[in-house]
Amino acid sequence: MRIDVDKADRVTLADVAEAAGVSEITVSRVVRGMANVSQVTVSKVEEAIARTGYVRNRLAGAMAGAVSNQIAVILPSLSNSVFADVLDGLEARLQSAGFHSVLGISNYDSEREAQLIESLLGWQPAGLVIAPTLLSDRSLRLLERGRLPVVEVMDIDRDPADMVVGISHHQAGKSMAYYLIGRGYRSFGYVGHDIEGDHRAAIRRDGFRVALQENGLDFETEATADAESSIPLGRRLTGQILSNGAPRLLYFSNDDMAMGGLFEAMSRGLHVPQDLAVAGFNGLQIGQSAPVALTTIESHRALIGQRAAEQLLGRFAGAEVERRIDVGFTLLPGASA
Amino acid sequence: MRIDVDKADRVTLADVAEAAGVSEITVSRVVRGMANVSQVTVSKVEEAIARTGYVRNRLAGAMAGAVSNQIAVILPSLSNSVFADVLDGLEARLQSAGFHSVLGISNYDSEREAQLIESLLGWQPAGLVIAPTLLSDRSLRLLERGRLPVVEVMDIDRDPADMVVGISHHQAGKSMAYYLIGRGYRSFGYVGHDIEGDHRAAIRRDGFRVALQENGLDFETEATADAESSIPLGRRLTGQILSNGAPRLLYFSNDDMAMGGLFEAMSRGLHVPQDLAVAGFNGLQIGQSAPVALTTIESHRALIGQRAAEQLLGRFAGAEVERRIDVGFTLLPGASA
DNA sequence: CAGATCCATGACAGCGCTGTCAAATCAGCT
DNA sequence: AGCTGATTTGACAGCGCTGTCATGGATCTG
Repeated sequence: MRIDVDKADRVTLADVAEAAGVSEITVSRVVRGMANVSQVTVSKVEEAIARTGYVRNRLAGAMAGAVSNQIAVILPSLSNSVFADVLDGLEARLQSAGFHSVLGISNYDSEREAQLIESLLGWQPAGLVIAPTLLSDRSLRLLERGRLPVVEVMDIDRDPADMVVGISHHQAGKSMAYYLIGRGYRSFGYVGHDIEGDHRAAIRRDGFRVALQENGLDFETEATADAESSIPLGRRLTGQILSNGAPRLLYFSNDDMAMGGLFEAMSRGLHVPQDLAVAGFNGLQIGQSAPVALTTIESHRALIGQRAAEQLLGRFAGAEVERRIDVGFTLLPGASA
Repeated sequence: MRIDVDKADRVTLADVAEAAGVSEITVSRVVRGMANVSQVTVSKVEEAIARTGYVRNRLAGAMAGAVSNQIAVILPSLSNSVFADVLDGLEARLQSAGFHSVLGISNYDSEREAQLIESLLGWQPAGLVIAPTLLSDRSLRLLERGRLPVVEVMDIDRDPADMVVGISHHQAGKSMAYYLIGRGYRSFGYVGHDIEGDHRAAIRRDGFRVALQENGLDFETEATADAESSIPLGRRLTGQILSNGAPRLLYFSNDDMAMGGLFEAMSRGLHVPQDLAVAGFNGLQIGQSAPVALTTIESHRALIGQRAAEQLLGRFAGAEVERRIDVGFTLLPGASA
């Protein structure tokens, strides 16, 4: 039954070839836009393609030896807009070069991540982009065996298996602390989300603390919760801290959390930054458009995606590319701290 | 050269079969978890797989007749968190059933959309999910010829080619208007983003207006811009309107725009909703956590993705599924209107 | 214990395409 | 005309896997 349907309906190269009165391989060349076909033949074939309604079968193409135009992409989450931004930048660049991404979401689970790598590798993609959660040994082995270009994205604080594009979250944490100390702040608290899953947030916090300690300071309070970052969580934890004599400034694990802090302060009639100063990380649009613009660090997420794509494209073109790309971050001095 | 590398490195079913002392097809059965293999053989094969480091080649598998586990997904944009949410819900459900999505971003461009459909169809996916921009005739023809389950998502105001999951944006617009009229508002303005690209926003506005007209009312002012929706754009347009005697309530094309309105009002020291009332659409977290919670409509985006996935899975299982699924929306009465 | 039934395993062909190499055609020149 | 080199076209094999059908052995039945 199934076979019948397929046979009857699926238009193959052979069908087009017959319709155009040429050989299969010639049709294949036309379809792939190769140069060594005469104009006359090209138009004959194109006409036949239109007439038969042929749709190229990349499965067979990729199998027969031509490389795939699929790129495997593994991200920890999509509900966090940060990764959506990376994906956006990546897609834009890949798509214009004729590639597609095949997506996997690891949910910050390193076991799941390994499964995804294996499963996606099974499609013989041309490359892999991953925002690693933890990269188990099994994952690393898969990547090495894969013999395909791999770009790790987000943080460059570790050594990559192949290539890496991102920023140093340690430096980002430190920079923010230096800036705030320079502004005269001496009393700090930290508000964070699930540090287990989001190791990059942990690195920022540690960097921030290192800078504080260089100046004989430390966090006076810390409020964290074992949950994904969100505005409500930011509000809740801030409320918690405010109930028992808050520090002068709160450093948040990211902008979502910081917006929660900002909102909580507003709701309580506190003035930001006079009564409570607030700093975040990511440079989300929302923070920059708030009535009190958020002091934060722009992490250039779309650019990271774009650069990751370019690394891959460079490799495909046979170019020698850098192993480590630091896209840098930008401190955005807002009115909140 | 390339061939050599491949030959040397790529582990195939045949290699595993030899290592395990069984036939290829038996290994294939083990890999696919089929029941009709003895326990003894299974362990022998599994051991051989581990030893050789075999990674399944789905390309060849899909080609040989087994169905693909790839689902093509086409969305207009990812920078708009709405579609990221849909994708998130979709992925979650698909992934747990062993499917992957292959992504395409149309940028609200109907020509690009058609190209993407063709290109993605070339991978012989098991199904297609699309948040249509406009679906040109060419696109529709491709979908029909595809003979694969297709789910259109987001709005159910049109007739689907195959299946559709979403809500009625016309009803959403109307419902909000009824609610606000019921609350006593009689003076309305509209603030919107690019209506050309985002036809769903246009449908909501029209629905809203229909309800107004039923009550002998209409928008007193409209401010729109030919740009993607964003918080800054919402602020800017709101500012524009406020400069020349604003209406009592502003209906925004979505929550991003509405947040911009909220922020602009706050910045100007206006009280919401006393001085200016604000209503949006989507039910984004940000709006619900704001100091003045946004009156809006929750559009259950993740649920739409999830249901779309379930439609596909149902079809694959051979079940008879509904052609049209209305996931419904929820009016969230906030403090902003 | 013969015959029927079931289970585990294997042989074989072929999915639709492209890389490789060879053949045919054409143009340009002496 | 006869030759060379470039251009255009084609034949063929094979990518790695799975559907189909066949086989051999174990188990069951009366």
